[in-house]
Amino acid sequence: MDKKKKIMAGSLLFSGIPDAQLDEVAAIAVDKTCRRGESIFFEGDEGTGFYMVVEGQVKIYKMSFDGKEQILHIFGPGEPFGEVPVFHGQPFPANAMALVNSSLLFFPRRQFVDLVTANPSLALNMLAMLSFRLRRFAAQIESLSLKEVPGRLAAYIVYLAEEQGATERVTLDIPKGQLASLLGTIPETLSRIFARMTEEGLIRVDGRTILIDDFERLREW
Amino acid sequence: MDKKKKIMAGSLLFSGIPDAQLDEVAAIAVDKTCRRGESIFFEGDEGTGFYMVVEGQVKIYKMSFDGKEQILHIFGPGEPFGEVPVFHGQPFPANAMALVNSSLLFFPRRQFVDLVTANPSLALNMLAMLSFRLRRFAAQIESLSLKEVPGRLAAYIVYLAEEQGATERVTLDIPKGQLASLLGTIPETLSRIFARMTEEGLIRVDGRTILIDDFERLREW
DNA sequence: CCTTTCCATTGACCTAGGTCAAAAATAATT
DNA sequence: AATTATTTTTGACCTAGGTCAATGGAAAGG
Repeated sequence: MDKKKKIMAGSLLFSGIPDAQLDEVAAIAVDKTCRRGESIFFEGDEGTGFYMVVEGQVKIYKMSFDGKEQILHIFGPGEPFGEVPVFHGQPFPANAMALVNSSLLFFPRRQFVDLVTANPSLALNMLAMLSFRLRRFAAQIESLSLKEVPGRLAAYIVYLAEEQGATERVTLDIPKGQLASLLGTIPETLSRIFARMTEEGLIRVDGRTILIDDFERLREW
Repeated sequence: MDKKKKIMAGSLLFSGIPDAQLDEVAAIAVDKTCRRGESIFFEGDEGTGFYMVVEGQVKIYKMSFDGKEQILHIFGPGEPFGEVPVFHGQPFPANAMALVNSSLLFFPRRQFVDLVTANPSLALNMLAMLSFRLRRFAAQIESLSLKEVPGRLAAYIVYLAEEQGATERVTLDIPKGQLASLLGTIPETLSRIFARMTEEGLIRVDGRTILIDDFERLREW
């Protein structure tokens, strides 16, 4: 697959960009692959550019001094990540690691900023991208601070259901341990809550498949 | 004070913008004042534009169904807020309220987007602004999820100390109840932690003044 | 197929911090 | 100053959920 194809495939960042400029974007993009568990960058690293997931899955996460992890985002195909240092000129604020073998594109900072400067629709797309992130972060903070773990899990299942267009059955796209970290808890607690929700007739869990028995009650949580 | 002066005063968003364009920005800005406790917008409202604090203090916050509040940001002079819907075209993700009598500028969406489109440095400044926000949100999520309340308070005091350029004595810029909400806790807990930190010889608290007795230990938390 | 490793679940226990209630202190208003 | 309203502090209590430890399953590598 050539870079231009990778760039266009399902990426909101480059949607509506004139074809000529897509060529310029493709010209500065650098292919990169990484295997499951491989680190892409660390918090504090200098940000020389940002990435986009072409195929695979990448987590952005923070670690506490005593080793607990909090996942900030999980990005899939078409989603860019690591843009913050590009525009703010500071080191990466978090770590990035591939959850599965992944294929990425890397965009060098300097050259990308030049493209953004010359191309208003690219700038607006990037502004929309960052705005969307801010919205998601706000929801995550609300979730962590104002909801208890069952509420956060319920919200996540509802989110998955909407994303997968099904109110009957959803599939977890990440291991349960990672889900715990995304929800700001630990695997033991998550496991207990899955069990409790099952007892209460809300869901049934089989591996990574969740059968939703009472979507409404889940949504109202 | 004329609008152009208000726009320039200490605002990172408009720094380095050619004078001619500042006039254009000033031309679309609308003056607005609001008194202490007044709501500026609510979560779910359509975003017809964004604001900048000229004077005063504004909080951006979320409410839980049972009335608990989580503050996301507190913005002071020179800081813009409410930009997310401008670029993402969705309703406001949170509520905004003036903490004290405040003077604001309002920038209508459509017209501001036109300016951004025509002016690359304005676009880059806005990108830097949003990037900075993302960084702060990441820190807040880390704080909520990976630190306990004393650690969050310590981090906040250190942050204030840096902002105020003093390691001996800082002044809280908000009431303690609001600080509790910013740190994701409640006034009772915050009060107890202030008391404990005082017992342990870290700080002394007198109203909104905090004397720092052991800056290093506070920082290492 | 077997072994090793990783992941998920379950139980016993404990603590950070939230809830409820009341007093004390500070600020705002008449 | 006196009154009212708002913040802050303190005490008694309780629970969500984290820690530690052990076991059961599933997946990966030989």
